Amino acid sequence: MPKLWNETIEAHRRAVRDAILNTTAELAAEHGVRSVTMSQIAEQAGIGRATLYKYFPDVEAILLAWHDRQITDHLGQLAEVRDQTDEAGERLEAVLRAFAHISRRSRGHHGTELAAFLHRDERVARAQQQLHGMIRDLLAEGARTGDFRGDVAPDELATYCLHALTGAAALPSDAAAERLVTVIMSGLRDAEPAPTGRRPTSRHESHGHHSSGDSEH
Amino acid sequence: MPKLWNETIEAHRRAVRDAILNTTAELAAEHGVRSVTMSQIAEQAGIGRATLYKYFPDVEAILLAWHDRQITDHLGQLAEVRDQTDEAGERLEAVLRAFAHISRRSRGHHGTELAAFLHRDERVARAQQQLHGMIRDLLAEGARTGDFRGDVAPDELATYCLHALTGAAALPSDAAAERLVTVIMSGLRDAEPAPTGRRPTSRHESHGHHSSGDSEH
DNA sequence: GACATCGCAGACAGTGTGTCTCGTAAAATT
DNA sequence: AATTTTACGAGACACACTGTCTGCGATGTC
Repeated sequence: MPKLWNETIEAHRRAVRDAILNTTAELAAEHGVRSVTMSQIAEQAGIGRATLYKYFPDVEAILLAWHDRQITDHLGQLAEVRDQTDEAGERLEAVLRAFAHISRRSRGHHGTELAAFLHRDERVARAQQQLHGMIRDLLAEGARTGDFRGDVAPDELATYCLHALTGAAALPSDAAAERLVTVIMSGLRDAEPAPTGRRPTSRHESHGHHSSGDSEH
Repeated sequence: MPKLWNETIEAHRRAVRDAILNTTAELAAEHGVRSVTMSQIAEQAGIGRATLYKYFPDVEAILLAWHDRQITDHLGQLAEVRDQTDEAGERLEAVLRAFAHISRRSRGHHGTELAAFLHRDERVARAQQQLHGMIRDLLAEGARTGDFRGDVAPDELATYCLHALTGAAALPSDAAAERLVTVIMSGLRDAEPAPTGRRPTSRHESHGHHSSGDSEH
């Protein structure tokens, strides 16, 4: 409920905007994304329908804006966690752990699921790529120092991490999320027991880094 | 376009039903799940709008039916792959690899994403649990023989596998998908280099199996 | 050939959409 | 304190989609 006439005008608009986003997310989580209507949102948020159209052109835009807000918040939290240590391995593990718990907390609010639903939008794709980039850079640094495997490109490993971490939403406890991070980290380390070896003998067809554009289809 | 009056009547109904599912999936992938309407589907499928209502009550039901068909097909393929070997480790790897390629092929059709969007429906949840069960059983057997880690419950490891594998849809090539399976398998094996050890000394707080319901929040 | 089904087209009320106007109340400006 | 700017809510409007029903023709089954 946006209190009528907040102190300053800009603060008021921001409060209304946030209220719209929150109520929309609630309605989407409750009755399904497809059934959310502008009329519902306006009524539930306690504002006029015409007023709602002065904030957002349609439901899709509101869902996008909600997602943007989520991603921005999460990125900030993760960056903060990352900058609390220096070593690449520790940094990555801390970030993965934080993301696992974020995934867990935002379950039920259709956190990642809504993102998947909106995935055809390029803005959402770019938002996810920011996360991807953060993880990838940590992985690349860890690969140079030998902490992580070098037979798979950091790009692909980052994809692996992010998708595997979304599974945290389905886990029953925080302790299970911790175990998930452990398992994921196991996949990231060198398969060969060569703690100091820079380039372990790859066991398969792969050699060096693969970034993209090999045998397709 | 379902040819008017197929040979037998039941075959015709099935053909029409499939055509409806296909065109709905196309429309959803093209213009977004929210914008798909019964009118569009009927027109695109080349059938009357009233006729469409004799097959499905609303768009949601069509999307659910489409998802059911996908899951059924995939489960069949995976079971077939699984039954071509005997040893647990090989079985799991074969299944994971097959699922990775399925994920890759069904990208762009909003394969997994649509499933996530529909996730609040219990039928979808149960469908995913069938997959989950198949993986979990293979993991449990592999854990008994010492092929896989025993410090994390097969249930949680199965969650890890399934979510990590959905990342295959974002990978650029089949070869990358193969590498992804390799990485995932690394996470599944024992962390300690104890190839014959049945119960390796777990390095953390965990001991034995965790299935669910430990320290929450 | 008689009957049951299926399909399409059209009509119908109900509801959400997107846009507009108008009157009002609060904020910012002077 | 008076004035202007800004935002709000209510109502009206044409348009589109929905869900249901009717009538008529075509096809498969008995």
